[in-house]
Amino acid sequence: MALRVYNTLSGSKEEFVPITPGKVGMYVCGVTVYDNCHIGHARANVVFDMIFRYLKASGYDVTYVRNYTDIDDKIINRANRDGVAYNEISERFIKEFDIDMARLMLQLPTHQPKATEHIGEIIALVEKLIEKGYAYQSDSDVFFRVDKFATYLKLSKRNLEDMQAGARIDVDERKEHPMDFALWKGAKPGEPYWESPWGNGRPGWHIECSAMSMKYLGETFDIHGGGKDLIFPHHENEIAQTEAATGKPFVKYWLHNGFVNINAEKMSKSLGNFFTIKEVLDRYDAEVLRFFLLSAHYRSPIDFSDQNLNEADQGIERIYKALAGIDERLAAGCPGAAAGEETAELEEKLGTLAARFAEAMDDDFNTALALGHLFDLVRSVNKALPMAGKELLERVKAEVAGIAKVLGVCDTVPAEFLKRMQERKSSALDISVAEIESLIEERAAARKAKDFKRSDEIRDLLLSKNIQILDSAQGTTWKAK
RNA sequence: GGCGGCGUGGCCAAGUGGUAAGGCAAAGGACUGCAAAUCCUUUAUUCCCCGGUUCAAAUCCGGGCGCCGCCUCCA
Repeated sequence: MALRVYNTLSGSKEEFVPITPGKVGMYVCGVTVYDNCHIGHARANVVFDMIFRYLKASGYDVTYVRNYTDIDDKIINRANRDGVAYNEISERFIKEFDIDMARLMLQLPTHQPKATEHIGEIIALVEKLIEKGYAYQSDSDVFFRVDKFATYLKLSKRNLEDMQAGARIDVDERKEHPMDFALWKGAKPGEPYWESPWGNGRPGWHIECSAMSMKYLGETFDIHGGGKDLIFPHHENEIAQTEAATGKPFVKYWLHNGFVNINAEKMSKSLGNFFTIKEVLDRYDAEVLRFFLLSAHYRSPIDFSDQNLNEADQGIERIYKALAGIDERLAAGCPGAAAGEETAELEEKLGTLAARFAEAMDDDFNTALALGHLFDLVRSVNKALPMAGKELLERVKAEVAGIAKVLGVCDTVPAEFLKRMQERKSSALDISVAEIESLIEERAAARKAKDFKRSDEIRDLLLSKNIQILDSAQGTTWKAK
């Protein structure tokens, strides 16, 4: 039972063998901080958070680095538009990013470096590339010489000729080859800049990741991740720069997550069909969103829609209801505990859960299958609950907690989660709690008087307002649907 | 045009050679004054289509159709 991961570089699943036994170095491309993040960013970050958690749970000592790209054309454009300094924009959206990630229950990476705090390392790397003949200055820009790097495009598996045939970009006369890319960009008047041997300027987009990943993880490290859209050009260029400079392999395993789609089309800024994390969290619980994102394999596209989010909501509530049932029974002292067919089934499911979970996760982080196993357990729990004893229920809780910690879902106290969902749904009702409760009292009186016509009228009236009546031996409660 | 991916029940989604997980939804039953929740049962002889390989294919090979992504910044 060993972890296998899909490596974009080889195009196949490979056994995960870290460079240094017991340790993992992982770098994930963060965001360019020029605006609020959308659900696509949420997916990438949740996915790699899950991977980070699972590697740790598997016993690895993980160094996880996720950068902030805090200097870039988009940041400058936004700053000009808003009439503020570039760093006002970057600092603001770093804060917003941190808030969003915290709401999505992400664990903090080991390091979160910023490009602007590594200008020295970037300049040194560019100088080394010039020295080795892999880069050249042209005006106040520095470009990477792609045809000098023999294995260029090995990650995206293309060739230079085809790329140029399909190229839609204007040819820059200052480049030796149309595909050469910028390592350093000279500053135009009014732009932010740092001093360099090539004049005042700023780093190109790709070089920062090479400089920062090497600084924190060494010249060769285990895992580099990001969205599929970064394969070309970003990751391809990172490989070229870094391997040209060091002469060593850059990264052992390249992992890429699939897109979030809207109506089967990629969510993106340019298409304008995106939802920000903040917008979505106004309408859905963060844990529901996380659950939704983990309900498909991380490499598959996932379709964002109200229906799919509502299904995720129903699904996670099913799990929490079972867990809440366990807590209630434990609090009541497990009356009438007895072994039977049902508890035997639960024992059996429980005994294999950890192994089935590990097997799913070891197969390229198959969270969809892992969640399936959790639902499987839930069914057995519900069945056995009326007769289950304390020891068995405590074990269920412990096993589920272990899984919840890795996935970052179902990790809340069940009663609190369900209450939170109720509050969220209740706040959307167009009827006050006082009105609901008075109607319920009236219904109780009608029921007592066997006036079922009236009691049913009240129930249907409430139902029409999305309120479900729940009768039990302890009395009547209600919930928002 | 080049490269890559996908097509599994009403919907979502696992499953890469051994005879279709799981969730949502729906229907019937138990429970209930009636409901809801929960439990039980049912819902793909079949995995886009057509060929082929094999004792055996959703899974491999060939062809076709459809959808998507990358090739420009993008998670």
